[in-house]
Amino acid sequence: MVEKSPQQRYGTRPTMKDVAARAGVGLKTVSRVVNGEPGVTPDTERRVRDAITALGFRRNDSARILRKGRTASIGLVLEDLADPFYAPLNRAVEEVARAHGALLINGSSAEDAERERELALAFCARRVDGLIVIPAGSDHRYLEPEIAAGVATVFVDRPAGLLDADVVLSDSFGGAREGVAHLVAHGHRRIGFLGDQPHIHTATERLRGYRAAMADAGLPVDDAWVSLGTTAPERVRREAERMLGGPRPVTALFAGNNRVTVTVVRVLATARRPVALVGFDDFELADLLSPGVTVVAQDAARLGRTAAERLFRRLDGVLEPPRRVELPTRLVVRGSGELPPAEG
Amino acid sequence: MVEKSPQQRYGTRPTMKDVAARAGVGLKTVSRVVNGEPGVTPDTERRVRDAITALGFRRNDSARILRKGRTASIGLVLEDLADPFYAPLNRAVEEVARAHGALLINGSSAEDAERERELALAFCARRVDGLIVIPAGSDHRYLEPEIAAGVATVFVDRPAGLLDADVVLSDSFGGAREGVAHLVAHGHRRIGFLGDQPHIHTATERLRGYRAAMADAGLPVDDAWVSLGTTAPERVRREAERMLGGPRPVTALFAGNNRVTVTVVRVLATARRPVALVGFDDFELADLLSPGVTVVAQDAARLGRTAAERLFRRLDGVLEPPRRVELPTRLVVRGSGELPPAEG
DNA sequence: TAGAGCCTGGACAACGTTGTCAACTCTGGG
DNA sequence: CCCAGAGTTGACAACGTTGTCCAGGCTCTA
Repeated sequence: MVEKSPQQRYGTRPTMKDVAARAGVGLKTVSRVVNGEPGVTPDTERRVRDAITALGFRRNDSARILRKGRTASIGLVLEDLADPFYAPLNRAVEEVARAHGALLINGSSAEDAERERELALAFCARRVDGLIVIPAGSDHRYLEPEIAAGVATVFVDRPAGLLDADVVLSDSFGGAREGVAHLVAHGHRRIGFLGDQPHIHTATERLRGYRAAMADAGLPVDDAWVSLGTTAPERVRREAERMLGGPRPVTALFAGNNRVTVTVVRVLATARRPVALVGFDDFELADLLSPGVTVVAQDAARLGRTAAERLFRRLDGVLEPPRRVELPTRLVVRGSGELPPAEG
Repeated sequence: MVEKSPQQRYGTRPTMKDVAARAGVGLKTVSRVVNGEPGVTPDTERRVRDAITALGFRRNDSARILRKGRTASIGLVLEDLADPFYAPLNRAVEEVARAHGALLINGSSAEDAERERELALAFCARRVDGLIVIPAGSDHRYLEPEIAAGVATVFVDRPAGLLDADVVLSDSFGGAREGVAHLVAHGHRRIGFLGDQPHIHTATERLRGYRAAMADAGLPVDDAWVSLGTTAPERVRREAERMLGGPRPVTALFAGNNRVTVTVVRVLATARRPVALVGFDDFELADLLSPGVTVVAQDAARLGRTAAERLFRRLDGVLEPPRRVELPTRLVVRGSGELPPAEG
């Protein structure tokens, strides 16, 4: 079906001009057919369509975008495309975008502020209509010119730094507080907290929730029971083993996110005595482990959907001050949080 | 830092022309500064940079792409952004693209041929330099004009339909054969096969591997032991329960992919007697279940990396006939496949 | 001091599309 | 038979960038 005339070099695409020439019509008529605009006789349309098929023409969206100004695409900067927590968020954003006829461009910041910036600005150079960002950095003023220029921007999972913008997050503080309270309710007094790096908003919020729950119960918190840092398995393992050893070992652990929880589960699988565990974030198969892992679940897909919907409402021209939306978490009780503290 | 002159309406971006006017230089000089081209005195450069900052200018990549022809971006069509099997593949492709200075655009086909087509063609309209596709449909001739026009195209995980193109896959046949042989070696004679839909290449390949292993051992295969269809939990559960019941129940199951395996694990968790299981695809925490789930592991990240590298080699101008790369699988023994057949 | 050669800067066209607007054809009524 | 009006069609400019090419000013040498 696709002809290759000698003069049409490999790698050179036919344009509307070529189609017009072949169909014996004007350039604008081709444009009309391609865009389904009215005012073309069926006969002409057929001739144009034949030429399009014969030449293998496809409209060049770059030119179209340049002319029209809108790209019908949005950008999503997240931490890691492969993280099972962000994957559903990503997919949810994609679905909302699709429903609005927009394409999604995304990228992983790898928890690196500079890389987040590069990605976000690259998306802006592509003239995305809107931007959804899961912040890695703590200063987002670099986006000010973009926002001023009309790029709708919504932050998810963590608030923007030094910038007043829409944000959608989970109730990290409340969720952690509830999770830790659950451990307290089952008799635990020495509870460890293993969280993500301290510059990450959710990490400190969850730590705050932990401290609040301990304070609520009138329990002291030993510095040795708290550890923030990377979620690298080696570090988490080392810290967990430290908290579980020594003269005053913890009898329960609260894990600050899904990555940490998984590593802690592995550590506990080889522990001498049962240790209670509650983790932030739900994960697949948590119910099939023995005991099932009690978690503070947040709905990642809903986070993504909410953020994307907010973005498109902005794109539809809704003008209102930036809003902070906080979604509730849900304690899912499965057994690991109900273990009583071993005598120590 | 960003000035808003009255005539600069909200939503209107400054262009190089504006920057040039403000800096009191020519248009091309701005272009030179923005692109780091030589031939600009330090003083002029500084004036231009000041103007850029003051106006909040950002180059419009659509115009740039239109002019240059290359977009420095590639498209990835996969089945589901949120599928834990494809997520690492996605990430691996992203990393390779990043290393080559390219942006990644991706989308979920949701296992729908029409949607796959829409996405792939939308990417082509955006003039991606290359395309990586995990096929959902079985006829990819619609890509012929694009390939002829120079869009490098590599298929992953499943071969293209009716099109001669590069493809990178796992050894589904060999992997399944090895997995089923493992069950046979542990004394199983009645082994069930639960796989994905029959129009999916990997599903039938794995079934073929199952039949080969059974034939190798001289074992008959009862039609009732084989079930292909959607990976929806309800269907898998129903079929698994059917195979486990009746007068001649299976004593072991081979699960055709990660989604199926997970559902089967849930079914077996409530089974009256132990049933052996081997699954295709590794998954997180498989080792922590009891018993640990023996799997035929494939390296999704390596699939993605290999495909992306092949793509960029094509983009670098390597001309050679399309190649089929088959990556080996690895049997990971964890216990669930070693259960002996219960007396029945 | 004049000429050659280099360095810097800018005018202009082109990329492929769409919006504007004017011109053309055809129909039907007066 | 002519004209109004509706329905088609196409010429042209513009979107913002980059490649080409030329002009002007400078330095260096003879």
